[in-house]
Amino acid sequence: MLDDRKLAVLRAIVEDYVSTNEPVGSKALAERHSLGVSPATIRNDMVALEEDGYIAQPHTSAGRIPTDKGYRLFVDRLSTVKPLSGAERRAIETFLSGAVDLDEIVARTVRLLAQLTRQVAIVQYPSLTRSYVQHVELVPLGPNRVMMVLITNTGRVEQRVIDHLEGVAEEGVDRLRQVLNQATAGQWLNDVPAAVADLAAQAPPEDRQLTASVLSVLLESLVERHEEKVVLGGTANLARMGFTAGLRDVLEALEENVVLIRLLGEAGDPSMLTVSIGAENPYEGLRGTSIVSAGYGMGDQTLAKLGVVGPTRMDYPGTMGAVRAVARYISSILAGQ
Amino acid sequence: MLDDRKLAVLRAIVEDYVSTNEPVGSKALAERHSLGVSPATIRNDMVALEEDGYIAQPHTSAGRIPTDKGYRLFVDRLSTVKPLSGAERRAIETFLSGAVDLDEIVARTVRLLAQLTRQVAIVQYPSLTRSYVQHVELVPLGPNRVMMVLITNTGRVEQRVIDHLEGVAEEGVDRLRQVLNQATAGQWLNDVPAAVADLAAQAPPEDRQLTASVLSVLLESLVERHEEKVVLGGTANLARMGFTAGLRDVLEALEENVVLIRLLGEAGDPSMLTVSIGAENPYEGLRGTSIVSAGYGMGDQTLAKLGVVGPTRMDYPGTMGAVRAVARYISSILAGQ
DNA sequence: TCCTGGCACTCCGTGGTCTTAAGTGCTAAT
DNA sequence: ATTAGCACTTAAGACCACGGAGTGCCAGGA
Repeated sequence: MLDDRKLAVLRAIVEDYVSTNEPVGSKALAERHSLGVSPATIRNDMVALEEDGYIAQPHTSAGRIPTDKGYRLFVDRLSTVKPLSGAERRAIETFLSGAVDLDEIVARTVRLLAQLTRQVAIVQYPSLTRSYVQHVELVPLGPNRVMMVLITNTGRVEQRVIDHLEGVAEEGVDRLRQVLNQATAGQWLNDVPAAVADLAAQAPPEDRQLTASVLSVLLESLVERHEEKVVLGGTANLARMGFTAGLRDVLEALEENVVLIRLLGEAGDPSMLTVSIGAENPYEGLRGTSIVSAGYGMGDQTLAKLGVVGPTRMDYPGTMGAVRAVARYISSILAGQ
Repeated sequence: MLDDRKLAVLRAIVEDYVSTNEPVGSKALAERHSLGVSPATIRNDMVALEEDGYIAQPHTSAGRIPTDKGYRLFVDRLSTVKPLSGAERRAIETFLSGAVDLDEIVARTVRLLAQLTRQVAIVQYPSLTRSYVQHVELVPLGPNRVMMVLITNTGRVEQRVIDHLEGVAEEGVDRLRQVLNQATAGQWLNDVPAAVADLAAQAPPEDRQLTASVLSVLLESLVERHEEKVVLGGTANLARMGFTAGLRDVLEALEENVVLIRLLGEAGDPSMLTVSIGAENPYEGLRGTSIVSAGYGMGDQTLAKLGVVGPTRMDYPGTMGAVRAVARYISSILAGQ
């Protein structure tokens, strides 16, 4: 049904349409690509492709443009991820070297991705649930306030203030800190609740109130922050890519962290690329956009995802190459430090 | 030169243009506002206003629109800040109550401002330099790594990892922690460098390397983070307000933190409003925008600024009211907790 | 059986002309 | 100092004609 030449035609249509942003006709196609056949033949193939829903024409007597289904086929079978150029590789290194903490790594990554792909970049913070406790610190802030700082092996820090305590004793805090670290250090965050379950009961009476308060805040910070943090960059690029209509909706969707996280999708293997095209993604406002995302992490463990969102009419091979390269590089940095 | 009626005409022009987004002509003006004179008279006043540069016409035979200078006069002399409605006040309270830490306060504030003004909101994190040290914590992360956490009275937390140390001893860290807190607790961040100047020299030989490393990182974190953190929200609103052209430039400018901070301007008294109109602000891409900003802080001390950016053609009284109200409310929250 | 050249048809975009509506500036009268 | 009246300007919309790009289809050729 779809012989090789039809596929070649589809590929050519996608490539031309992506670069010119105009419906592509049979004649132009025959000229620009060496398909070895006449425009008339191409036209015949086109009607076949159109019947199968891979391409469409905006109106009679216009050229064809790929449909979501067409892009899907292109991505799955007709294209290969384009490796980055040397200059681009160097750009990644210079851009990301010298980042001191996790915040800065994430911030730079988002800029880098946006610049590399000239699209909107999204980077998710490494997930809490996939990491383990490095250290829990308690800091007395005053007679009835204590600050809890949770540090994970991925370098992430969560802080909370516990308020309305009565009579916080320096020694009580010291005791609790020790007990807490003994119980949780090295534990996966998932396992922390179980690990601290009976600490409150075991605590000496004078520490009981403090212990209970701190534990409840600790547990809360584990659950609540499951709504994870995401950073966005390169929105200015939206304006470039003929996004005049519906831009409002896109911007709106991009402001919702929940949406962004769902867009990045379920975590797969690190550096495995996911592409979601047009209406495949679940949000109204993003009907005209595609998302290319990849996981990153430490070693073979996926901690979070990153990606870009651009128009369905995007340079998939190039974008996929950039996303994959950045994900890999970040993973190597995280593993290294 | 500018009698009362001419001012009234200017005010009417600004108000009409802001609400309709179309050049306003003499006839419409005479109908919609009860100025008590005929269109012809208004026309005469208009040429006077135009000669003085307060209004302009896009082309012959079009209505007039205010110039930057016209808006400036309007803001300075012809308008009063509009207090919020009861519903809006309630919205502020419900929106901001229940924020647990500084991050959340800032995040919610930015959303609130964007929603209230239907424009782009900017909120700056409370400045480091205006606060004092609450506590410095050191956490050994491994044989040659230590994490430093700096906590300020405004609830802000800065963390840094110090790497490539050799042979970190638990007791050394304990000693340094104690010394450090003794020297810095309660100090203004500005004064910290002086306060720790000779700690390294005084340290026992075995702690010297550690002390020096930690101090250098501490000082660095004070200086470097002077490029302060800013949060942005409501960019989707850009699309609504006829910003089709130049939107690219605006988005680009808004992505640069440095730009945002400079836009917010120098800190004045808390809750003092600053308005920067059109070409008054220093950035090319923001020629068509105005910025309304105010300081906020604890008591009468300004810790940071917040504001909104919208088209020069904006509802100044309403926007100013919202910005002022939010700034005050945040200040009261910060002072209270 | 598959490819190709030719041809009639469709539709969009462009540019021209015309008309209308809104608004101005000027002048003369109040 | 204000107003009414009038001639003038301009943008925006409607309409039309036309050229170009592209299509679908058919008949002839490898």
